[in-house]
Amino acid sequence: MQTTDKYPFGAFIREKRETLRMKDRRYSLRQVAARIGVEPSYLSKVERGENAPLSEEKILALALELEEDQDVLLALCGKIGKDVQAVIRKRPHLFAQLIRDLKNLPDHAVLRIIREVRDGKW
Amino acid sequence: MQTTDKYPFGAFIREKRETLRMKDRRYSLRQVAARIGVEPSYLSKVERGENAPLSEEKILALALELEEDQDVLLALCGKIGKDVQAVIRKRPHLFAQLIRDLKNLPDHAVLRIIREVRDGKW
DNA sequence: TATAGTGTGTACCACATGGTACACAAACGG
DNA sequence: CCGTTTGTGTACCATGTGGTACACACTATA
Repeated sequence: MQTTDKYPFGAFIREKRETLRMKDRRYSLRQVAARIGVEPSYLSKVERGENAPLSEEKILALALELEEDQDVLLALCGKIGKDVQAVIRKRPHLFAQLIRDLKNLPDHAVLRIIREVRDGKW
Repeated sequence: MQTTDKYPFGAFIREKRETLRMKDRRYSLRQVAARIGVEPSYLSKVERGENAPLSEEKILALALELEEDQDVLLALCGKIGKDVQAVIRKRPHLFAQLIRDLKNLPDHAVLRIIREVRDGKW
């Protein structure tokens, strides 16, 4: 499962990269590939959606390059950050239950929980 | 990453299986293997922690067999249920933030959130 | 008009995942 | 005592993951 087929990961990052490139020619495929540490031909396959999976490490680096949200890019690749996974695996039943219960809750309600947790209300 | 090395998955299920077997001889390794749909030799390797990964499907079946919590057994194998993953991937930033914020919250506080969500307080 | 940089095609690779198939010796049950 | 059942050892396999290496043709640029 490489892409969440709602929006192909490859097309998404290609578009973003080319947008950035209009202002700054350092955003060529080759140069970005070099900065995130893969071969240009491989990033090319990634951007064309040719079932070329990127490791979490490279995806995070790419998110920094393209100024995109790391969790969103990971999700577009069908992945979830290892740090988040670790949190869940430490208390699997608790978190699995919570997440299933939050499945259909609207964004604003989840955001309210986040705010209250941060405010130390718990 | 096959086991969360805090408690080896293999040893855990072997112990549970042998406990069940004292009351009911249908819990031999071979018969359990047959019921969850793997070869006995493979389940043997699993139980001895020989880096023999089980698919999510088999882990869930095994949890039913052994009357163990599915999320816990998955976690012991370093995995997270696909249903839970799907929930996160649909709103990656939102849920990643929430989970990171809940990382150090004690169980009872998380349970309180779960209860309030279920009560429709949100 | 050289030359540097660009995206892509092709070939190849190592390791992980998730198993099957079968033989074998020991133990167990009737 | 004999057949069945048991756990395990060994060999093998397909597919997925996450890439590298290099040649090629086009394009921009100086």
